[in-house]
Amino acid sequence: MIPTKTIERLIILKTILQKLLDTKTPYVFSRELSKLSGYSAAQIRRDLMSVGYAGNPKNGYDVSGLFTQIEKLLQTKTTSSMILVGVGNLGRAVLNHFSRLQPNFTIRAAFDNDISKIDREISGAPVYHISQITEVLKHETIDIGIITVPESDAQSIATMLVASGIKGLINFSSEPVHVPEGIYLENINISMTFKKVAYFARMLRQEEES
Amino acid sequence: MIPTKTIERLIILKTILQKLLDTKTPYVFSRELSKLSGYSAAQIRRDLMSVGYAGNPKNGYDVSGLFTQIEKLLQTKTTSSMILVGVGNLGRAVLNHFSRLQPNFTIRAAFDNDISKIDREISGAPVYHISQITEVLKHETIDIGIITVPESDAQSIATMLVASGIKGLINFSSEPVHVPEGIYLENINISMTFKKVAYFARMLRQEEES
DNA sequence: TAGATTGTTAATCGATTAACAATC
DNA sequence: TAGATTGTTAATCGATTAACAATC
Repeated sequence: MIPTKTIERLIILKTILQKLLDTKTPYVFSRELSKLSGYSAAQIRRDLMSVGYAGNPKNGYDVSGLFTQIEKLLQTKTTSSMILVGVGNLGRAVLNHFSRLQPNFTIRAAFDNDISKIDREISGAPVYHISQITEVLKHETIDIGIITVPESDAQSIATMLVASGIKGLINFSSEPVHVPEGIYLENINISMTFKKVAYFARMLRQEEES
Repeated sequence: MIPTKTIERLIILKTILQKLLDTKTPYVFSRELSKLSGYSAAQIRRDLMSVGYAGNPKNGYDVSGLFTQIEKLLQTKTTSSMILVGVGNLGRAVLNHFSRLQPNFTIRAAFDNDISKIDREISGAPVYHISQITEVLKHETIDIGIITVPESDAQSIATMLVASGIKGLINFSSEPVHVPEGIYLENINISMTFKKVAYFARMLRQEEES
């Protein structure tokens, strides 16, 4: 199993290689990739070991070949189907983002507990009541669940989604969610992030002033 | 300097202690905090060493006292002033979120390069043209800069904000941004996160099927 | 007192970096 | 060939966990 951190970097490196492809750069050294990405050259070479694509000491890496191999590993061409729970501000921003910009991600359905929001379409996705989650998911195989509820019921929704067979979850709520082994969960706690940045910004200002 | 990971956990623990305060729970053991947070009890005790608030073997930790001490450490009562660059969907969602829910964060100004968006107020923040960033920041001390531009100019904006004296940055764009020492930067790359979750969800499904 | 938990140090684990023989 | 870079192993660094004497 390739570590999470390596996958993260490979995703970024792939976008960098895409730019190099656009400018018709045929070869690239790990040192150049380091400059472009901010990762160390040693780390890039180590990450590329997981990809199984060899460069050579003369030219470095073949941009096109490496790109293709990373794409194969990440399977970025495969479409992921998703559902979203919580059609508030953030939920709508996410829906909107994906309906426009992300060809390989499709949102199949959205859910909300506000009855006035259901039976509509938002950014191309039908909106159902939260009580219908299990019912709707019976008929479809969904890869990823997105939780954008405002508060407090994130865990119960996560539990439902896991029970329905979803293997990947992204939780944008401020309540950290826990899932059993065998489920990949990403907690994006924006409130926590802001508090963290506020803390370190203060520390750094104080450091500078002294 | 307290490590980032510890600060993250203290922020979460503080919200858990808040709930315990609400239910008038006077004392709590590290084992109970572990159950509530998902962190190990050993890790919680280690984190609390940084806080400098001692529990005791008989009752555990005094909820109210520990809460107050963490609040003091994190300075969560101090208001942070922020500016936001890029008034698109995500930018508006963030503005909206903070104007409603976060009393200790105020957005002082927003910036966009679309002229039709300027000279208005969005969620209580005046919107200026991007070219005015340096000018506006001359008159105000801003703690945190939020970058929600759609693409490609995130780095140049980050560089401007750093030059204006901002010490904390949150970059929501899909372009990773680099800053010098002495600046705290959080890259929240939502596109990357979705690709990562898609990858691991696929891996986990394949594992299960075999 | 006996039993459980704390605060803290030592051991372990995992990830990053340094080093270098093999290679072009 | 000489010089630079690769792929990979060893060394280092940092964070988490285990262990346990001190404590209530």
